[in-house]
Amino acid sequence: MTVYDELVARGLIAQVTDEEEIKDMINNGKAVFYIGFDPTADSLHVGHFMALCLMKRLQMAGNKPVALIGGGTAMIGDPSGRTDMRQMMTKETIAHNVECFKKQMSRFIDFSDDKAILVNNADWLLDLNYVDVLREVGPHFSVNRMLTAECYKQRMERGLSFLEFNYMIMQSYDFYMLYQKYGCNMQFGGDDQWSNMLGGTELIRRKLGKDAYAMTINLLLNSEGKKMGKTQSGAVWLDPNKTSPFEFYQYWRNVSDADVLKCLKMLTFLPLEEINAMESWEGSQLNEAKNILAFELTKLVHGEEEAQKAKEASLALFSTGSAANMPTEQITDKDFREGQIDILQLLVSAGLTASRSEARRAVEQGGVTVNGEKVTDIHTVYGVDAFAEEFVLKKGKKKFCKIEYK
RNA sequence: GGGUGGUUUCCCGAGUGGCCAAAGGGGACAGACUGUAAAUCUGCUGCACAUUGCUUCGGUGGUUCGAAUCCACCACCACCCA
Repeated sequence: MTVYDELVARGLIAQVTDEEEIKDMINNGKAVFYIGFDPTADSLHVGHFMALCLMKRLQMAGNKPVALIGGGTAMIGDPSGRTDMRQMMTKETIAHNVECFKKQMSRFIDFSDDKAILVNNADWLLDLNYVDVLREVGPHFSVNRMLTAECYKQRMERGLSFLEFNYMIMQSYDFYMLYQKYGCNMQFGGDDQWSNMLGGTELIRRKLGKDAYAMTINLLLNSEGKKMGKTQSGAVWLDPNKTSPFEFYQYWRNVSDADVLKCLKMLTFLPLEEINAMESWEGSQLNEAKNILAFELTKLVHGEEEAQKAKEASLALFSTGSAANMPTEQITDKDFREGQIDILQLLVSAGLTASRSEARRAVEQGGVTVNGEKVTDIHTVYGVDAFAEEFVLKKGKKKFCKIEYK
């Protein structure tokens, strides 16, 4: 199976500018392609991960990836798919995020021996002269056309600042630059980037009279049409300090039935035959597919050892009960008052609840367990000696941790 | 620059002087049922030394015994006119 066919079979491809041409190029390793990542946070998330996987797949097929970090475009803020205006980020924040991105990316993509290139568009965007740029690329953009672009539509009702309106031009300029500097002839990205990407191919055609191509991959949506990789407390991060391997594992272990196969296809490198064989699985059998999904992804992102630990911790919680790889929280003398700590403070100190009020509700509603025994009295207190032995605190069905006293 | 409308708790949104920690919905959380799924039902959803106290309704100041509600100024947003 060719790379292109595999991408199609995995449900990754959303839109392409010229299917035949793109197919030929990527199947035969002739593409120099770029994917842009705006450093809007200090860690990559699942959406970026998909793009990185795509890079890897194409790199394995002999194509050359250019990873573009948008240190310059992040100064503008992409309005695509947003209903509200982005908060402007300070230059310091952006610089910090760029560094974080670089570190994380090099774990996924091999940049050695010129097998891939890492660039930052701040290097060329920041020194541009306003009037020069206007004269150079301005004539090639029709405001009328831009306004009808899908990515601005939502914003036409709620307001779009001139700053953000320029984002498409900056991204187009990137493509134009990369084409000239590295012979980069393709741009890939999430489907929400389609109009921005077309801006680039158009600019290259008009300025250089050359063809460049664009291809988007489907956004990872769940069966309800919402973006996956988000939790109530924000994105699912790839940085283990922001989303622990255990939480990461649990996120995927908990996807709904309807989404498991799609996730396996789009996010893992498991052979398609293997995934297709799971199509016939039903009911609780799907839990096995979820285990596989969670393990594979955790392995890809955090390494095999961490994946194994996360898996064991999950087993411990939901089946066996061994506390070996359980998440651990430490409490110190500061948490104690007169040698004692009450159940509410314990929940807060362990980070299982945000406040004593929340902890109180959890206890009152019967959601708190210590070493398997339900705690019913909010006034329950523990002395220091209680922590000499194993102490497992659990709130609800899925949140738990081992408490250690230091 | 001028005019009009708006800014409420995680989100949407009610509230136009005391009965307001603030209706209703969504989401989140907890319980039941289950398969760590979905659907459904119940509870719950500012904080705390918890039948009470404290802090919230864009910001600051004022009127009043009492302000989310009235007044002044400021900030931001939307629409219309220029």
